[in-house]
Amino acid sequence: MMHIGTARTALFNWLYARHRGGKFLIRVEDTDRERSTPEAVEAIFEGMDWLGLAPDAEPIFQFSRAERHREVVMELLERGGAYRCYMSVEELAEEREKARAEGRPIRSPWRDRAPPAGMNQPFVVRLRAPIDGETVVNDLVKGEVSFRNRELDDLILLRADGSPTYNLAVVADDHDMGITHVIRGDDHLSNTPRQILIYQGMGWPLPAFGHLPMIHGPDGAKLSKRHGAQGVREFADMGYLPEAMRNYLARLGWGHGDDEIFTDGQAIAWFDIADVVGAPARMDWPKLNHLNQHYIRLADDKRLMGLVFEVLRSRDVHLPRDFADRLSRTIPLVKEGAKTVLELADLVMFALKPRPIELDAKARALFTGEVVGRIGRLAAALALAPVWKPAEMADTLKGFAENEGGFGKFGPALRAILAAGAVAPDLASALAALGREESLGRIDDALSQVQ
RNA sequence: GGUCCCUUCGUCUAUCGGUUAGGACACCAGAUUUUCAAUCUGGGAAGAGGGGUUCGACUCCCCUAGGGACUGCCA
Repeated sequence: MMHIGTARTALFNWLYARHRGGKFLIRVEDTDRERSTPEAVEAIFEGMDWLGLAPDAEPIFQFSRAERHREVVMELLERGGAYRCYMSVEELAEEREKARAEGRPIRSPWRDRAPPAGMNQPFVVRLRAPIDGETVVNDLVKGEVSFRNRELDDLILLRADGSPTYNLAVVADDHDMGITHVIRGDDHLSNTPRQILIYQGMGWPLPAFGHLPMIHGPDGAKLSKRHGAQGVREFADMGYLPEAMRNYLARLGWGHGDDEIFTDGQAIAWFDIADVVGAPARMDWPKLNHLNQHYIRLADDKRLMGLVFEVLRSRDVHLPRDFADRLSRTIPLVKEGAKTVLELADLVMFALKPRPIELDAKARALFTGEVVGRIGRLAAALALAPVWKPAEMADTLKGFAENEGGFGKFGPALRAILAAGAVAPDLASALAALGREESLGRIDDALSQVQ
């Protein structure tokens, strides 16, 4: 799964790279073999692809560079910037407990001790972090953040099994890949000084760092399943458009004056890390809906047809043979009111109902003798209508309503007929969407049931 | 416990020492009306608390409170 916070981080990186004319690179940090399954990796690519964030080079898999990472550790060892620590797991646990009680970081006794006599003892390699002074992170978002080195522990670079850890791998990869800007989640801010120490130990130049705040649920707590969604895939399934998602996510933690709705081009032109807000943001579904509605209106009808078709298929809706025609006539007439593609699918249902339509008891109750007469006269009037388009239908209905004493005299009944148990748009649009034959046919169906 | 980050309407944000603190979403009211929407008009709504600095603080500094991250041989 690709978390929504990850998606925004990716978006900001993408926007910034485009803004600066730089490159947007993807690296899969898969050093944890347990967690990074092929499915998990695929989900990330899928999410990026759906969001429309294409990298400028082939993705790099961190695990494949393990040999290089070990090489870096060896060099650091030679330079004296790291040391072998022979603490057992039990000893470590004990030290951790003690350190926490004393409110200090973990210390290894092997930092200043010669290796043990027996050469076969397992060990990890730890960074030899300085004790004095402080390490300053000049963060693009948070500003200058300084840490006293004595508060930093000697983090593990190489595990006992010889595999590199995340913090080491990240630094080595960022350096080798020529990364100039590290823009990542807030949760890495306290790792940064330790990573800087690795850069310094290797004599490597520092990239610029920028730490983005997290995205919380509407209640301010960490975003989780109970908030509706946390993965990009789920947003797609809920009927959100990727361009709406980009616009929404861009506004979460970043702003450009009063601009709310903007194109990718504008976002790229305006985006600057310096303008990113330092505080965490909450997920706001109504606002996402609003943006999505806007982008659905803008969306190409053919594309919406495809999306709606997928939804209908997943719902096992029975589709008439000419469903494509029906969809293409209906979608443009109802898409104004849809906040998601799922809603759009709901709004289109009335046009797919099979004939003969059936009126339920509530609908039948609308057909008093008078109403039956009016619907009959309306059918005759409609049969003469030359053009079945919303504006013309509206005129016809309006003229009819004037003669018959208002819409209230036949509107509800006509609605029941055209909607056939689903939700339908305004009557003129419904008639236009259904077309002459279907509309008149449904009226016949109805009249034969109430007479 | 320790270190670090964060705090403007309900929400996302604008403001970069001097504004009637602006916009958007949401909400409320009205208009429209053939259901539900959509649309249009109008409205209410904010600087966490306390100290400083300053002629003047939302804005700079300190403290407190609240929220969060890290504190893994996870990433």
